[in-house]
Amino acid sequence: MIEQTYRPQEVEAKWQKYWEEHKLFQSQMDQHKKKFYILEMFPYPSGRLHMGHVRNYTLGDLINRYRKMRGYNVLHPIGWDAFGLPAENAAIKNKIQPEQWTQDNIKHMTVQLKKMGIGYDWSREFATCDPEYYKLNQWFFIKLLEKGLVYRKKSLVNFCPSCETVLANEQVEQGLCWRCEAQVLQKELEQWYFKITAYTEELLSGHQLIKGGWAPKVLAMQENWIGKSYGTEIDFKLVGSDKVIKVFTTRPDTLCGVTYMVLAPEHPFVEKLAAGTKLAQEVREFVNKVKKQNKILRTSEEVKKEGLFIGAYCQNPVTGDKIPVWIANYVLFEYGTGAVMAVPAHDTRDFAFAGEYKLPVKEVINKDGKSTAGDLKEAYVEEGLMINSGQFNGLPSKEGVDKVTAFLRQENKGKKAVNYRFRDWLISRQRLWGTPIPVIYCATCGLVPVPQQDLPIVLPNNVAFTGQGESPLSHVAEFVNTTCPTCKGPARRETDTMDTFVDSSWYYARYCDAHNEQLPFSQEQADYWLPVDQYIGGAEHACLHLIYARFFHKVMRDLGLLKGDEPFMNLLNQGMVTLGGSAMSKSKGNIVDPDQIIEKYGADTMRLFILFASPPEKDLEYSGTGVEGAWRFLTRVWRLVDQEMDASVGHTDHNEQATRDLNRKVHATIKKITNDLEKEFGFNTAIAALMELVNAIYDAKSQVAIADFRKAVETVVILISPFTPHIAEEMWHRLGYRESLLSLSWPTYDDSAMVEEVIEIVVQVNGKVRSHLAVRPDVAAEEAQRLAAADEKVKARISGKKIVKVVYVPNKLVNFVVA
RNA sequence: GGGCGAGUGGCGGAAUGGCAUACGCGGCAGACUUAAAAUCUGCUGGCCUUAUGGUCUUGAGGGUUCAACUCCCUCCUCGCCCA
Repeated sequence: MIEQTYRPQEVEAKWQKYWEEHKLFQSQMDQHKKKFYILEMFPYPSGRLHMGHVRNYTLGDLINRYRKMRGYNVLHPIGWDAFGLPAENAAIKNKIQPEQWTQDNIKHMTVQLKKMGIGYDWSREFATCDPEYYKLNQWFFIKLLEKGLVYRKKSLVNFCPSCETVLANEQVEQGLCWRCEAQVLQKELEQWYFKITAYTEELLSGHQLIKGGWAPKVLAMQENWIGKSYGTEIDFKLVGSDKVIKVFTTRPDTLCGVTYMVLAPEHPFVEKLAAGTKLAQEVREFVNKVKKQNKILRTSEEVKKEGLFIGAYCQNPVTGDKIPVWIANYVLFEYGTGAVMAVPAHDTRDFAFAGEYKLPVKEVINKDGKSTAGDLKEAYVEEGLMINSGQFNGLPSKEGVDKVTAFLRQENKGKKAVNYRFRDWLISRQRLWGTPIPVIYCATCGLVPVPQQDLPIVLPNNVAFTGQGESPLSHVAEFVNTTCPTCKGPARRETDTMDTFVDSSWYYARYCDAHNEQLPFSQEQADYWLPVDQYIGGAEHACLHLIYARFFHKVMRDLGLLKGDEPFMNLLNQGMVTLGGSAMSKSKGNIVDPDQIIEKYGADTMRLFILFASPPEKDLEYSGTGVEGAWRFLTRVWRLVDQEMDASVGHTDHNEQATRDLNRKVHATIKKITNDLEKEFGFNTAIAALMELVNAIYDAKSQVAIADFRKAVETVVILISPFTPHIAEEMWHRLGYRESLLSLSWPTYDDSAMVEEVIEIVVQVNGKVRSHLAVRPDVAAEEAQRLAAADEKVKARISGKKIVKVVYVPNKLVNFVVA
């Protein structure tokens, strides 16, 4: 008996080497072949792969190999999102340069990825910390500066005291830093911005182009984030001044109910209005206090509102009433115009604030349109009829919105307006390990962009890290001191670096032409490979990377670098890998190390487990017994091949029926798996179908001829190959074939081979299953009904009763409806 | 408060409006073995019952339909996003 134990370590090393030597995953542009670009979000080289990476890359490789077998020219690249703060922290902690730390990690993780057998085109690999790459970030920065899409502005910005740097709005979650979860503070600083808001409308309308391929959830997140709202902009003239306070509101119908005005403490008017008054000191102290508060808490309905009258008044543009101007913590400068017309009768937060400070409440909308004397217990926020609103009395509030706006328009005191929550992208960071911003400050010439031929501005080596203070680069004299490109006089370099999300905003396009020395990529390559056909990564990037990359794609289009409006046509958001119901994390101590699984069972088992345990979008609970199950299945398939090699086993009592049944199952399985891989991401069900086929082969083994058995086993080996490629290649080899499975075409199925000789029809009485009939396919309706009615079990249920109706679904069921 | 998604055996999960619980895990029983592991075979939603059969069951309650996990309405719970 020829038997050979399945030794995954040997098998996997052998085939990984084979794929690499034969360059099976290196892609070349070929205009005669249809391309398919599959991409997983590239990793940050943190040191080790975790199960989240494993899931991400396993999904990508499955699609990669499947598409290859479908005849596509597949691009499946990999690289490193290599700039970022952990490298600096490691530098401070371990006295190792960020560069060294990063390269060491990349080396280690490369080995891990290769051990997983992921088929990447390594010839296109790059790290974003390579000067060849970040030179192009600088190239883009200058291009954007020329186009007016980069600007410098002093304003209140988010500052993470723990990371010691400013953050973009997208990087503040619930008032905390997205990376370290420290409380984010507000600081007034001059910073660099990308004018992403120039593309706001296109970012919204672009959803029409991708909505079939992206989860509705992610699109909704982006829409929420952009926060477009239609409303009215209203001017409130300040009493004793020409100045007006501009307010954005979605409820102009409540305008006559305004009893006070609230400015955000950060509003530029505040200081001016209070200056010189006896309130000045008090106002300044209040503003400083609020600036330290957490933005989410400040605006939350549960938290106590704090405010202060600043001694000024403005005028209601409709009633002419004199309205006191306050400042309060619940108004944010970033939202709308940073000023709110307070209508306590019809807004929950205004109502709470008015109660707190004994401000008047004026009801201007209610259900029946009649004035009420009673005190309101809570704000009435619904629609209704307008009251106490002069000429607008009696109007439904919904109509009032337009009528009041039209009136303001006519009076030149307001207009229809659209407001967005979305703000420009703050891209400067006071950190070392990022792309230096290519700008020079000259006492004579002012701000001078670095000429393209002088790029890259390279990061200096051996920078001292203290972890304190401003940009580490500002302490490096050789870096800072330079000459002005224009006047050749002494000048200083910008010492801030770019947000690392700039790096990841266009890396997918760089892969098309990864080693182009002049340009980010050639148009020819980009036109062939882009857009990405399938992108895979976590949904947590919805309002970060995914929105930035969509912006950048449109910018690259407008720079004439590529065609097309969207970078990622289809997006698969894989779920988390959990243990004990929560995400794996060091702090929770619930980490599973992929290396250990590979060591014990091999990469194929790990991949199979990951793909089988849960559909890709859902969270996946790690299970040791689940891994055992995957292993058991693979050894079961392995033994089938072993038995095929051994002519002495079984195959004695050939049975035609069993042969036809097995053949039918083979074709049905090809069809099922092809549909699962093609139509949706039904990877777990595809594996279930494979398991059914393997079970069927075991059952039929002793009843079918060797040739039929072999045919079935070979089909299993081919079908399983995108899931567990190493063992598949080895089995294929053992079956006597000498070419790689990757050069094979995906099997086709024959519908005629699937035709059943006998089918089962369900017989129901009043919708409940009572019996089954075995009949020929496409049996006549009358005959099916006759047979069904003659069935003993059915007869007992329908005899003596009146048959109201008979429903017949061909080849499926008969339902007798009896009274 | 608004938006989106989810809720199915002991567990992970499967089901174009047509046999709910495929496939796997776990469990039980048996075979092989000196024994164990591995492997193989059978059973495995609840309740009543003799293996037959009956009956109930997809978060809860209504509705549409000959027929609802699936479509519609109300509600509950959980997750995420925006407030």
